[in-house]
Amino acid sequence: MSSALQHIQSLPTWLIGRVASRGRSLVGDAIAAEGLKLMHHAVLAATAEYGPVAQADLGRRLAIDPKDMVGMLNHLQQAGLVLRTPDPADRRKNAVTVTPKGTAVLARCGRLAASANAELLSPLSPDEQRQLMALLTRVHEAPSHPRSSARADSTAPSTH
Amino acid sequence: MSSALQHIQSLPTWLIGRVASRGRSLVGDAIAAEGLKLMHHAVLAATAEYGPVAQADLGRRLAIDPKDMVGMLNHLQQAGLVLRTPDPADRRKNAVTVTPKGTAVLARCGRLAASANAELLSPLSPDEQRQLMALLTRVHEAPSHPRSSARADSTAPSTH
DNA sequence: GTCCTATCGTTGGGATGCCCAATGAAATGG
DNA sequence: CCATTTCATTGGGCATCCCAACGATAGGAC
Repeated sequence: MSSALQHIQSLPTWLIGRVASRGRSLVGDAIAAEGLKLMHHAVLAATAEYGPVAQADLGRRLAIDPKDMVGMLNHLQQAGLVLRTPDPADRRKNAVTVTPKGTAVLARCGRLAASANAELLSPLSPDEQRQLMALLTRVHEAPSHPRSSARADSTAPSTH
Repeated sequence: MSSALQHIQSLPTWLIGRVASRGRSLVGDAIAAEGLKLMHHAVLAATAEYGPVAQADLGRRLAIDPKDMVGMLNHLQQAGLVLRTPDPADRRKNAVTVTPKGTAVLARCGRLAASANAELLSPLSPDEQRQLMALLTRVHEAPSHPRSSARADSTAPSTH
């Protein structure tokens, strides 16, 4: 086993980073036809999904810095895709909603993004694509891993 | 099946991007104890692996911009971890090599990075980790599948 | 009611990663 | 000899991410 992972490019983080970079490139190029950047599309999609939502909520869900969220929403609002309405229940918040135009753009972008994602995973069979997504989901949804790397690894065999 | 991938956060590119981000964070924090950033470590490791190598070669292998490579090698050289020697066979090139100090730092960083990578994949069993790496490798190593196998690319060995 | 603390949107600065372009020096091929 | 290319370097621009503040507002403690 000592030889297989000698290369820095074979380590998990590096490999995942390369695949992620290619995915960003594919999706970004695809939705560029609609005039949106990657993160703008993500914000637009999340806004459409989570109804009227505060900027801070959007930022937490998408792991976007509040500073950058301001600029993105400015851009999206100027393009007429989203609306910022003061929240009567909490006047600190902006209730962000999607305009009809935003919904239309999002529909087209969604198809383009789906196609780009399909191209990214095209080397795999549909079954393998599901396997990959399932494994990544489990890696992603294991947040805490409380105490560090010392012991938690394989001492509890039967769990799965 | 149509509803499962409604969320932007469930799309492959987004999921891979989040996992990649967490991996970068884990590895970066780990090797920060040795005073190296992620990319610095990658450059150092690639230099150690590929013997004396030109900067442009390093950049191509690691997908690093030549502009940034200059700064990284400046930093690594100033820290005494690598050496830039003019290549007698091609005086445009700098033959980058690792110093003994660089080798020592790389050994420690390699262990730290391996531990961080193990923590990233810790939600998966060893077998599942291998499956994930195999799937990602196939996605990564499938270059241009876009236009169906046009043979036009192989017609250009005329460069030399 | 008055404090204290926390959150919200916003603005600022700084570090980094990635893209496009240009330079002078040097190698390569005709 | 000449045209093309590569190399290291420098420059600018844009986007992502981190840290820090600010005024305004909300919520709880008292």
